[in-house]
Amino acid sequence: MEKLLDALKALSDETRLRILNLLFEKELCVCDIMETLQISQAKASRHLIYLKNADLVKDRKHAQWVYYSLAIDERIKFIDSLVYDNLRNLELYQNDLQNLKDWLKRKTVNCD
Amino acid sequence: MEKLLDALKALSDETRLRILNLLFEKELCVCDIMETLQISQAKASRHLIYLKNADLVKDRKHAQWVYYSLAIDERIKFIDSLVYDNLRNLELYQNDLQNLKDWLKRKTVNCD
DNA sequence: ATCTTATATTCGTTTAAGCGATTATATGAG
DNA sequence: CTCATATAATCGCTTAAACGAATATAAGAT
Repeated sequence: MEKLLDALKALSDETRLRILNLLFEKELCVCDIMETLQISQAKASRHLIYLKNADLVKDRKHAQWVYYSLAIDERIKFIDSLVYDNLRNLELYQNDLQNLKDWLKRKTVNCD
Repeated sequence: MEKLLDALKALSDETRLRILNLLFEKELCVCDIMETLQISQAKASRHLIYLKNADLVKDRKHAQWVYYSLAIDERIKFIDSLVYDNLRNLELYQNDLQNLKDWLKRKTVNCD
């Protein structure tokens, strides 16, 4: 499975780790990710597509939105450990989760 | 810990994965690795230094040889899982382990 | 049809990193 | 000291990939 190396390459960038960390919480659309991480739309989109090409996430289109969610199969074990045992000990990724919560709350108030 | 990202970058190259796989067996010198993986001396050395800078391996000098061994601390959980649950299911890495065995046998006969 | 919003793509630039080939350094042997 | 061996470092080249900025596409809304 050549895909293992692709997965590892996808994991070797901080922005993509931050995105994965968020997607371990729930399915999100591109704009949730740009808002939460405070990155440009192009950057969010590009990294999501990179993760998709590595088979780590899948997408689902609904109206004008594209929702991304995890698509981790037998590689789940080590990536799970990476996320829960390593990433989530780090302040950056903890803050990102808090920012996600805040954003989703604001978003609901504003839009629904 | 910024080192987590360095570790992940170190894991995103096939040659370095093959080297790590070998080092999970035992401490090895540079020439063991070049012989086992059939790669150039410069290539083996460069990648070992990359792994060392990422704190995944440590070295120990003895006479004209440099021995490399694992130096994986709290990151061990996910890297362990990566190696044992993923890498070692792949033919390439299984073959490398067999080649290591064969090389170490030949080496003993020739040199000691 | 027009306008807005969400997402993807392209362009041009910059940087990291891989490679083979070669050279430098250091240790030990004779 | 000289030579051989083990390892590291350097050079020049090539490729992957990250970035911001700008543009394209596609779906709704009016």
